[in-house]
Amino acid sequence: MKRDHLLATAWRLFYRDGYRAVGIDTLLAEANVAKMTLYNHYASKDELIVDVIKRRSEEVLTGLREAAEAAGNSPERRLLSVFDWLKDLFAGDDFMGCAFIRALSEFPDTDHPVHRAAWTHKMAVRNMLKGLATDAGAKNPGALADSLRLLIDGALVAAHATGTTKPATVARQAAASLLASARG
Amino acid sequence: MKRDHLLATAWRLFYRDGYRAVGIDTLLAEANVAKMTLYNHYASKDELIVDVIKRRSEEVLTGLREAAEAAGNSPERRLLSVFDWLKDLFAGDDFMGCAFIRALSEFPDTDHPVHRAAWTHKMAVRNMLKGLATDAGAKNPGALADSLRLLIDGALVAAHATGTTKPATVARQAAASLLASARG
DNA sequence: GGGAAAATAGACAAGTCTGTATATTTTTTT
DNA sequence: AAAAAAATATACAGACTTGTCTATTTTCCC
Repeated sequence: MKRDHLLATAWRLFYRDGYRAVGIDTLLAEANVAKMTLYNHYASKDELIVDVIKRRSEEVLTGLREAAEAAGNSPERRLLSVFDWLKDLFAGDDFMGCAFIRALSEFPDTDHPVHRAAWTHKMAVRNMLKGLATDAGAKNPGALADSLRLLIDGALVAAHATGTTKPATVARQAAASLLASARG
Repeated sequence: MKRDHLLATAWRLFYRDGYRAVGIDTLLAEANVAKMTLYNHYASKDELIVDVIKRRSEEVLTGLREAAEAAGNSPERRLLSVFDWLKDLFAGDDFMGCAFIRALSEFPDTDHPVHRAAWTHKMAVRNMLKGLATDAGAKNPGALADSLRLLIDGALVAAHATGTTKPATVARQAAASLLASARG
């Protein structure tokens, strides 16, 4: 109960200001939670961050699945629905970039648990893309998925810095072009 | 003199451990420079970071220009030389991701001077790409440049997390495919 | 060599950071 | 209603943070 509330507040502050920038005292005050409650659930701040990232990953993957669902039966449209989902994400006025890329950046050591958790999410997205690419008839679904992930991550960075949704449109068109080429 | 040495050390530590993670005391001790020397040149740590980023931007742009130069006269090969340069960057054993993307992430507020400086660099790269895309006969060079930048930034993120050069190869092939489509 | 500029050492302020310890109160479960 | 579990308040440790101040020394240029 308290834990969920703490996680929700942690997500909000970490995403707005940065994982390192937000101290636990600030976080606990904002969440109205005692310090020992935090350290009863997590051994360290890093563990809390990892949990925040895992939960956000679930949200994102669910959102992507729903977007594909809503796109209907056309495999091509299902694949491109990822970029429509991105556009909606970018349009949110609280959008501050990709929480996972920011985690990779704030914890640049690739052995760090936070870095690994963030990359685990990116791998999960790639696997989903590979499935969609397979359904869409790509000759080499893995290769297409890899390419599409580059477009997505690039768009996330550009949308953060510019505050516009345009990178989603750019990425969508590039993705459509790559898909056409990948089907021969 | 001292300033250049300070900047070199700052770059090394910031890039290895993160802009926020490295305190100025650590930095000054490593560079063997007195604190007042730092604050005589810069009003704040943020200003130092901005200068580090500007200098790194010069290095990168010069490197990209040289790579295009070395690629010869074929406009297509000149455009794709960007991805060969990327592959060499990824192959370096001190590669820790993109210093600019990491700056955008560590300073997520888009109004922050460090964030702006990092994005200024990304815009400069885009302009260079647009020139190369024009030479390569793209119908809409600006649009192709936008797409290529997504591939590049995505590759930078993936190469950081995986520690491999593969994202450069993936991006290069996708770029070649997009270029072919963009020439009709 | 003399004068200006740059760099130095070292203490200091005032705040922040994560994590621990203790003792008490609230909530839940049986 | 009693026992168990969860959450609380508060203080504390010890280290780290950026930036300022003063006085001294070194370096550079003419």
